[in-house]
Amino acid sequence: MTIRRLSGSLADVGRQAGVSIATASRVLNGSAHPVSDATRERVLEAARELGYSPSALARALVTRRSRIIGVMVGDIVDAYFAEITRGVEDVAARAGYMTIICNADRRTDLEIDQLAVLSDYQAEGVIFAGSGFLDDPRGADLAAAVKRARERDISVLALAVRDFECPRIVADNRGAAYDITDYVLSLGHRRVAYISGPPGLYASRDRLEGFRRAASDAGVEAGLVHEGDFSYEQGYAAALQIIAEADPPEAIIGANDETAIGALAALRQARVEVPGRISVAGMTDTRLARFSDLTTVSVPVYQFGAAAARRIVSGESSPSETVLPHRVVPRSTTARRG
Amino acid sequence: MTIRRLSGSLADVGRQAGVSIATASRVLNGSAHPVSDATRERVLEAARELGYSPSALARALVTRRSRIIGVMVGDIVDAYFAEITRGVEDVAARAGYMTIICNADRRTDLEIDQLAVLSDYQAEGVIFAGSGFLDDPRGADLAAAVKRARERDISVLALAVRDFECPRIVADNRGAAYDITDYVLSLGHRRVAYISGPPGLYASRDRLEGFRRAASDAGVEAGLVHEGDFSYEQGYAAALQIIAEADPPEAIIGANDETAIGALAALRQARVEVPGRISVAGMTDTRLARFSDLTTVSVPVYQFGAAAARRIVSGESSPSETVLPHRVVPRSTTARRG
DNA sequence: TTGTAAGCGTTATCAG
DNA sequence: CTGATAACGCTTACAA
Repeated sequence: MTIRRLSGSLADVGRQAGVSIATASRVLNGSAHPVSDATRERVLEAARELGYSPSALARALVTRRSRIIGVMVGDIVDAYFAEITRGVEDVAARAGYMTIICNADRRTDLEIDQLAVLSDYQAEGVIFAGSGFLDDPRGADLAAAVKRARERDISVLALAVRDFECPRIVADNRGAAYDITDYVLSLGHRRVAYISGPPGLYASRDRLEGFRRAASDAGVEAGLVHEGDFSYEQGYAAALQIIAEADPPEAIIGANDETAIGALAALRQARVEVPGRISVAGMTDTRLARFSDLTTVSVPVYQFGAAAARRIVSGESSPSETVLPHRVVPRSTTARRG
Repeated sequence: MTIRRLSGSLADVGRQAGVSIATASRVLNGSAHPVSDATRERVLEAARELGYSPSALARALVTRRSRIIGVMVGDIVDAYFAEITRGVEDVAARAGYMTIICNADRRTDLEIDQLAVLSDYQAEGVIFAGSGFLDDPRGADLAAAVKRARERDISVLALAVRDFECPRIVADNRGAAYDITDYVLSLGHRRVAYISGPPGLYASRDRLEGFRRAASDAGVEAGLVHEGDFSYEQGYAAALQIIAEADPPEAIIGANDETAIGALAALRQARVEVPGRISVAGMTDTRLARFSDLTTVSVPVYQFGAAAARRIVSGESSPSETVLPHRVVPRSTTARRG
């Protein structure tokens, strides 16, 4: 005798109710196929007695709908990605879907591997949360993998600029950077430094462009750029360097909140008053920013995830690009030039 | 004609290589069954040509090993849970497993639902990351659900105190709270306030006990307790209340880092010098704590996740309780009593 | 060393 | 309205 699943199978339910496996199936999944009320009741009763619960695996195999959504993030510990994931999971769970999380540490080769695994599980959708790289050596491979995945009917979505074909739900990075820079300049600051994101990332490039354009539109120096990598540590280090300069700037803008908070910490450590002496601003408005009361530009990160998940569970074919709005959020780390 | 998976099936590979589906299967999964080098080569070649990749679903169905790990967290945006999840995913991915994340917001009913879904997918393991509640009205239901899951051969692990039967990998909450309190007292402070975790949670109770015991062992007032809920906001609010008192304490300890950082923010906002006037300490040492340079007690959260995942992928039957060590991490938010 | 065939637990087609 | 039965794609005795 073979080992039986404790929860039983449709066969068990059918036997117990004295009906065929087909009939049992029909009442237990909301099939449109007609079933008499009497039989229905018996099947339901049998299922209850046996504590029956259908095998999602078997069902997925035959229906080709796995109810699995994959979300590819850089690092789930990063609040930016965590908030996206939360958005995904909230709508996924409500629809009975499972959310698989894959940390790729911004490495394209890992993304390729993880995408393969997700494909093997016939994930219904895969969400790429992070930005892509300019001139990515593995870019073509990833694009090919994505293409195959889509041909297999997996719906792929990107929440940032990516070098492969798929619908996107994105923020206007350039615009967001422009707006926060513009806001800082509107406070009367003329010399503002910028701590960039990781070189090569589209998101970094776009935000930097936004900063530069805002600066030059305002007729101020746009070259005070320090290279960062979205990390707290680089923000900290860059800020230290910045205040050591002969003629330090009046404001610092970080390419993301984490970097800006690193800068903030460095300034406080060095007893440089914020915003008294130097104003600081970040981007994306993650929880960290709220905690630090950091001026930033809010992009609806949670909504990115939720919207992407909604498209997947609803099976809608999406418009190729949706841009979600951002808005400047003034807080206590910036002040009018004293 | 029925729609074919683009990646093909074993049948396709077999046909292409001119061998049976069984042989193809044998070479394509590292089966011990002998296969001649010639055939093996042909199968491999065929698989390559067809871009074949096995269906994880079908495989899971027959082998009863889904290679799925579920992790039940309160909220993935909480750094504590995110770091655990990262630990899980790192070892899971290396072993070809997928990590499913379930946000339960500390609601037992949601945990029950999510566990059911995970069971339907025949998850190989489920990790409960968060603490349980004293006198949980749904506690018995969850315990029953866990029992059924385990009977179905799902290995359940808890990373905190839980009211159901299963192996645990935990920290010594009482000891950790005791040690950080003891450390703060060793700095010469005599009046120290405590901002607790959510009432009813085992973790809250244990940490509070640790605080109280350390206080009374040192012969100082152990009653300066303010109710919190592990949130930044409550830490902030409590700190405001604390400094408004007639005779404010010399130190504040938060039941977790987030609360402590909330308190920190309130103090800074109110221009109370930290640690000059009041020392502040937290617990668990999440990234937030490092960012804020907060004195805290480090518990190896990432390791919790990693260790749990390792047990699941290795299939080892675990010792019923493993306690991972903690250690006090002095940083800049505490100082010797001036 | 290779192949045949019986599942794994569903759904869905097609007859009754 | 109900029931066989053929998939879904794979693994694994059991034979050859």
